[in-house]
Amino acid sequence: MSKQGLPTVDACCAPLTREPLPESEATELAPLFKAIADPVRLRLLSLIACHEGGEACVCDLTGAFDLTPPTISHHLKVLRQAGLVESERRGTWVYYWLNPAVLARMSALLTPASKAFAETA
Amino acid sequence: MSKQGLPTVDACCAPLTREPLPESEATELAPLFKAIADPVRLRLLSLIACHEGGEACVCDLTGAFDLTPPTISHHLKVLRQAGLVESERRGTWVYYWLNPAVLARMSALLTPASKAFAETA
DNA sequence: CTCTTGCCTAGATAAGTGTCAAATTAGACA
DNA sequence: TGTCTAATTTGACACTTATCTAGGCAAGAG
Repeated sequence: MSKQGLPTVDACCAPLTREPLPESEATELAPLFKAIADPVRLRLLSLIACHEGGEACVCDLTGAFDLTPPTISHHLKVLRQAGLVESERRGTWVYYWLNPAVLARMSALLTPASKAFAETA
Repeated sequence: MSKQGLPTVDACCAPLTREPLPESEATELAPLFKAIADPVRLRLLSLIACHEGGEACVCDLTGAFDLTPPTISHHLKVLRQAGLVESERRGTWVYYWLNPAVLARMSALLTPASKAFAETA
């Protein structure tokens, strides 16, 4: 269940500010940011990452929100389909963990050019 | 026109993977990612950043898309309201430039913890 | 087998989003 | 003043999304 067409992470990591982003790459990257463009999903990612062993089962996550289990399940599915997390069933529980390479790619894309960054920081 | 309640960039930069993201911070950060969660807006950001002098007028941008000027204007407004870009009118033209501090904050948030990152990279 | 628990899927609904055409504002210039 | 160009605002539309309730499947306990 943890495998369902993860996006390829081949085109890699030239910051936005270095050269104009090609349309194809923008089309590929936008869904990644859309996946984390929600407070619940941002917190889910963080909760999973910070949980013991770098993974968490759904029952570890639902308690942190005022939302029904199906809604949490929905958000986890969005994260999984974007390739940001992977999951596996172990007995009764389903565990989720981060795919750090995808996060790294997103982070690198947003790295401001050193020149522009120096102007304000 | 370039000033309309830019979000405060006070809470800063602890990566998602370091400690559980507080709800308040998630609520503040999600709109930033939502603003760039669109292929057109990603390319707009990149085009602005890479343009001569780090700024571009709207007429420099519209040609890169198969979209009408009002649509480009709409996307620029979304970026401006999120605080990712600022703008100023100079005579006939309106110029846009990046706010690199906001981009830096977003990038830092997504920086994978070194341990988790080493496992895959 | 039956019951319970953990998680997911399906369907419905209200709210949000991307796009365009039409109308509007702002500045430059004759 | 009048007209042209640049950019935005408004209003409408189709499409997407976040959430819930109801129901279903899988695994373990009895």
